[in-house]
Amino acid sequence: MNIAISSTSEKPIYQQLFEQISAQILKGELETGYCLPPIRQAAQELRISVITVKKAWEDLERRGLIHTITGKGCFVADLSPDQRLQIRNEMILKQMAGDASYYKSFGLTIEEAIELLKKVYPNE
Amino acid sequence: MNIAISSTSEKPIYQQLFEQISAQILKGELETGYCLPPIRQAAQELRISVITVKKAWEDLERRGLIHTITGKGCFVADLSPDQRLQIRNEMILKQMAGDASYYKSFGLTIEEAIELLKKVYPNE
Amino acid sequence: MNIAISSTSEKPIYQQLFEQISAQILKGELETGYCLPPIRQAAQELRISVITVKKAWEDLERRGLIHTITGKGCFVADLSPDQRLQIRNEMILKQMAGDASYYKSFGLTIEEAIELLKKVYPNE
Amino acid sequence: MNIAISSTSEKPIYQQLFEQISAQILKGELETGYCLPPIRQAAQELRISVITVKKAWEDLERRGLIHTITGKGCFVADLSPDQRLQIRNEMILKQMAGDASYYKSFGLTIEEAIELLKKVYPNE
DNA sequence: GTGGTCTAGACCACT
DNA sequence: GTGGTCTAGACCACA
Repeated sequence: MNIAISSTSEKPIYQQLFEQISAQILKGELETGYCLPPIRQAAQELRISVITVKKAWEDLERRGLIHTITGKGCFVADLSPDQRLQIRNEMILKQMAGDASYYKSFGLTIEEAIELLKKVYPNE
Repeated sequence: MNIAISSTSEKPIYQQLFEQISAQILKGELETGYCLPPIRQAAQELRISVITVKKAWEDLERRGLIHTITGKGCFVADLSPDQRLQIRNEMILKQMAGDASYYKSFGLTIEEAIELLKKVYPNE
Repeated sequence: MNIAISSTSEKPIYQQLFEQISAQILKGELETGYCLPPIRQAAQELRISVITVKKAWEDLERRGLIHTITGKGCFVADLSPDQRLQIRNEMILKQMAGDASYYKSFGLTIEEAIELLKKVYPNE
Repeated sequence: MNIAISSTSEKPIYQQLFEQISAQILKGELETGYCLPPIRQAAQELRISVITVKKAWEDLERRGLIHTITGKGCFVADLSPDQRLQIRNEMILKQMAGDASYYKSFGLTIEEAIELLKKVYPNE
């Protein structure tokens, strides 16, 4: 687990968790069958509440990225690279559609939006 | 006033108001000196609480987009096209920085991000 | 009448009027017996409401700086230079006491306060 | 919390709160990371409305003096003594500029103003 | 338990 | 009739 939680961020902690783990799974960094740490351990390591971890894990399961086996733990789901790519694009596009319409509402052309996006895009 | 409030949106109502009116001012649709509707009237038209409208108006004033004269009303601030453009870009960049880091966390390169953005960008 | 009204100031207009005319009387710029313009005329010249002017005139009379003769107009009161100085100091000290306790509450020593006051004091 | 609210003061309650807590933070009386009382508790202790407290807290956060973590509480921000001094001077100077121009409008020279300020400045 | 949002409604200052 | 302040009280998201 390589997670960075920011308590000052405006994003809820459970969502930060969800997004970071989703990203790691969809990028293939966490392999199929990999066992996530038990929620109590994760909570302790990240110094957050068990409830918060649980909520993130539930969201991951709902999205089909992990599956829980009661009494055993939570495992990364068996997804082909194609499936991973598809889910990733679904998640990104859903977010991006909202972002784009926001930019548009301020009168930005697609060219202006690209221009600004290049400015702020994080480097490798 | 040409405002669309969505009560199902995840965004708070006052923020929707703020964003839509900001956009209209920064696009020049609302001219310098234009008098916004009184908060009570706006509240009635939009069927929301006076306080919610007031909160949006306060944010607009704090951002320098309008100025309030007690007993008279709220007026669109005197901004040059350059100033409007600058404020617009500040607001957009702040939002876009968060968006971009989200895309990046899923492994998107800037090129991929631009590609997808073109796909979802609302037409003229 | 040499008055500058700012509608963007946070100070109420009637108070701006009161302060500026008080200052002119107490500095001796408006001499004893000088006849203030009728409220309707003043309101028209300054482009403010008659009620607002009336309120300022009332405050001036209450403070003993002018006296109204019904049907004739408002006249600068008969004050000796000493009296003017005394009233000025009363007004200034009352204001300054509040200001000073504010500075003090932020931990400023008198020396620091003087230092900063020199920085911001308007030039001749 | 060591706060004194005056309901007879001309200053709004939320502003009194803001000023007193700002002062305490900037003087270093409230240390970095100190957890302010929950708004509901503060409201009860001070016998004012929750909303009034919240408004003061929001202003503090906007000024960078505290940061709010939803579900946890509001904490004094991490500021170096230098930063505290700078913010203090910014706040004081902003206030003092208005005060000074008031004194000036009554014909006080900077020397006279300093003289009077010494007279009224609260003792240690 | 925390803060975040929204509501209805009152009273006051200013114009 | 304008905005400014304050009130009591509700419901929700988050931890």
